[in-house]
Amino acid sequence: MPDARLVAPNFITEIIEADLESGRVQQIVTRFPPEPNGFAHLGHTFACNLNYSLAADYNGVWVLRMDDTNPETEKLEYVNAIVHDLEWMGWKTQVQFASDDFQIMHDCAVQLIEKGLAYVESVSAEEMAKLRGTVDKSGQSSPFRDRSVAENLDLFKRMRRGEFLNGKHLLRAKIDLTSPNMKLRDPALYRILHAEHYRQGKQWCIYPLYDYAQAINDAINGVTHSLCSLEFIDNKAIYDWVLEHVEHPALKSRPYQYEFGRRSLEYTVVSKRKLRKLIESDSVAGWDDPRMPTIAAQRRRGITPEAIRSFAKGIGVSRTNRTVDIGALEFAVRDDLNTRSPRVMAVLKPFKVILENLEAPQNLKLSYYPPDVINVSSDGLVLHPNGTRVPPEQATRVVQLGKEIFIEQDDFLETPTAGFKRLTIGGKVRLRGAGIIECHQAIKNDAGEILELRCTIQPEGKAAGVIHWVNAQTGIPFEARLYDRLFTVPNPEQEAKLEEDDADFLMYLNPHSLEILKGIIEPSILEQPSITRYQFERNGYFWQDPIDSSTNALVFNRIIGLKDNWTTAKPEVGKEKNLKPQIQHKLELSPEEKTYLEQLTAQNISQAEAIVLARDSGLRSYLKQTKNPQLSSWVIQLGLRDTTQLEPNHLIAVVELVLSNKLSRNMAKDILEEAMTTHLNPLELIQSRGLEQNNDTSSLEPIIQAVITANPDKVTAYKNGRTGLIGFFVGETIKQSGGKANPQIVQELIKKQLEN
RNA sequence: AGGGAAAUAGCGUAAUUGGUAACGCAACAGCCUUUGAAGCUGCCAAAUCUGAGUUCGAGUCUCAGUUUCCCUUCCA
Repeated sequence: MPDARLVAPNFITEIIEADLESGRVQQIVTRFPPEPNGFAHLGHTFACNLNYSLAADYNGVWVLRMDDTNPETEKLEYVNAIVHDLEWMGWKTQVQFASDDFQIMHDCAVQLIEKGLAYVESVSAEEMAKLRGTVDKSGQSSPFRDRSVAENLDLFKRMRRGEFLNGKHLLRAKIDLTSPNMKLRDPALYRILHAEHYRQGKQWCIYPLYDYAQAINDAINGVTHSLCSLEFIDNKAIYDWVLEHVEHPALKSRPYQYEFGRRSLEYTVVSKRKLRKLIESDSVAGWDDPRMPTIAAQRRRGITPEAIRSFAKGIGVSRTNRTVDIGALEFAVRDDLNTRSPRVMAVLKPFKVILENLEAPQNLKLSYYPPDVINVSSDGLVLHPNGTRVPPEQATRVVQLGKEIFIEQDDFLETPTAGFKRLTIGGKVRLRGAGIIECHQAIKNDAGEILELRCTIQPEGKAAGVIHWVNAQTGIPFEARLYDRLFTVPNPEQEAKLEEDDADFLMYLNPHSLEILKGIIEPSILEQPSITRYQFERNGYFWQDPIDSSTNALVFNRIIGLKDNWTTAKPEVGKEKNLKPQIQHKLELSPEEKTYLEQLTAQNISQAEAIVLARDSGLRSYLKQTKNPQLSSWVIQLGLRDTTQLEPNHLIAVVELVLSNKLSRNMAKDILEEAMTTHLNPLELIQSRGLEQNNDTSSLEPIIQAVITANPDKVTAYKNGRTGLIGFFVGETIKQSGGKANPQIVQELIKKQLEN
């Protein structure tokens, strides 16, 4: 494994490592199976990144497979877009197509029919839904469930030949109509659909459904670990069923499905339906509108694949659906851009300033990067707009200062507020890279609006702050598109659900998600590649819109603003945890169980244990045979139901050793568990291994002493009140004693030691 | 007569598998600063969903409960 892993350890890497170690697989194969019926978005990058990175981390193979089993919605256009987007993300591979394996899937279906495991259903869809039952009512079979194999074979052949209309028949797996898992109530395998497939043309008029296709395709692709989101967890049963009952030389692996929690992002929606609605309602300009969560949109906005990958990596993976703070994305984007974006000056809301004492224009040589960026560079070099890495002194451009300049409207206040660090009348401020200016007059029109500021400039001096500027003569006008969050609330979908009637998520659209400004920018940018991502100092990160911008009509997208600790409104007070009163409900026991419960508690057995015993006759009878109710916790924890697992005498004897301080409790548990699997005499095990507990203070003390002297920092921490560390000391001592030390004695000794 | 999954600082993820509750983001403070950015330093915050049990010791094991999410497409 490479030194820097792409995926932090998680529950999936744990499984993979176990499988690799046990030899279940030699090399892992993961896969990402998008359906080509829409554009890839941030949600996809999370899943794809996981699969890709896992394969990379474990030297495995990553497969990209188009899950194109539904000809009605899928298009070549989407295939191309998805592949293009994923390649842009840095995930490149030979693309596989589910539809290329239709023949294999068909043959396997025939096999299932032959085995009597699939049948042709012929009731209507509505009827079938009725027969399926509900979550708490079991399903019923239709009259067609018991058709003969021959008849099923014939019907399926005719389905394939195109003899029937859409929906007339359906191939179903014969599993279990009464299963509490709805997915297992004879799921559909194949449907009739007279539609042209974008890839297979009119070759097929029957198409496999998701559950069936997914399992077979994964096996064909040699997938070992098939990852999907949580909502498919019930489908796993079909997945396994299919793979257990189908045999075909093309099936290269026995894949297993594992589920991870989805990650949604605050202030966005990703469902295809909702994204389409945004476009149809003209809330955004299209799939690649930079406010959209699609990869195409993020790319157009100027966000880099590195930033998206770092974001995907940063949010990790777990078994819970989670909503991620938008700040996490924003951090990843800024963090990425900070070191790669040359700084230039652009004014978004121009405000005229006359430098009265400036005789002639001056050409200033300004650095593209501030010292901090240079300092954090690993190679001491910085990225020049021309794409090469150069020494910092070479990363400069020339900026002209003239008599007439523009500054940012917000950088001047006639009546300054407290803490204002910019230009005021009579105040001084530094013009970035040019000197100190002092304002002595504001020229107003009749309406009292300020037209321009009259200032004087001096090379050095004290100033309230630093502001950016652009020379009026040489500056170039441009259009600035300032993008902001698309919604006003973090969870527009959830909010919409809370509303009555047909209220929908569109009512939470942020009316200011796009602001268009006419700005002015220093001309140096014209000499550099148009794809350069810049930081406009004090304004944020920008780049030219790849579609709408041209040399004659510059359009810059704001990729993301700078973090602003000055103007941002203080965040709303922390959401309070709603602590609801917890009501303990009476648990339901049969009258018989209740009687047992009473008997057991009468024998001084705790409520929690008594419940277990009352409901488990095996445990109960075993405990009875030990003739000692005090052994209840041993019987329960070891799951002793049968004397063949462990002779009651052995249990009694071992516990006796524990009670007489001759064996530690943990050791006893380990030995008993071992005895249960090996059927060896636990007493002999203890004897032969010399596991008697060490209660001898004098032999324990040196070990304790060693542990204490080896960890002086922890000793002081303990003495400073971190008493939780007692566990560390006890654990270490026991470990070093080979597990034989009496923990109680050890703990007492350590406490005594540490408190002196 | 339902089945399944989950719950750890404001957010996200960890915790040597029963032995120090940690990291990143956010927030806050200080330093630094020719970007109110960045950088550096510090700080706050969890009775690990609740209650009980076992244990010298529980985020981790057992039991009971609570809350949230998923499943009744011939979509995926």
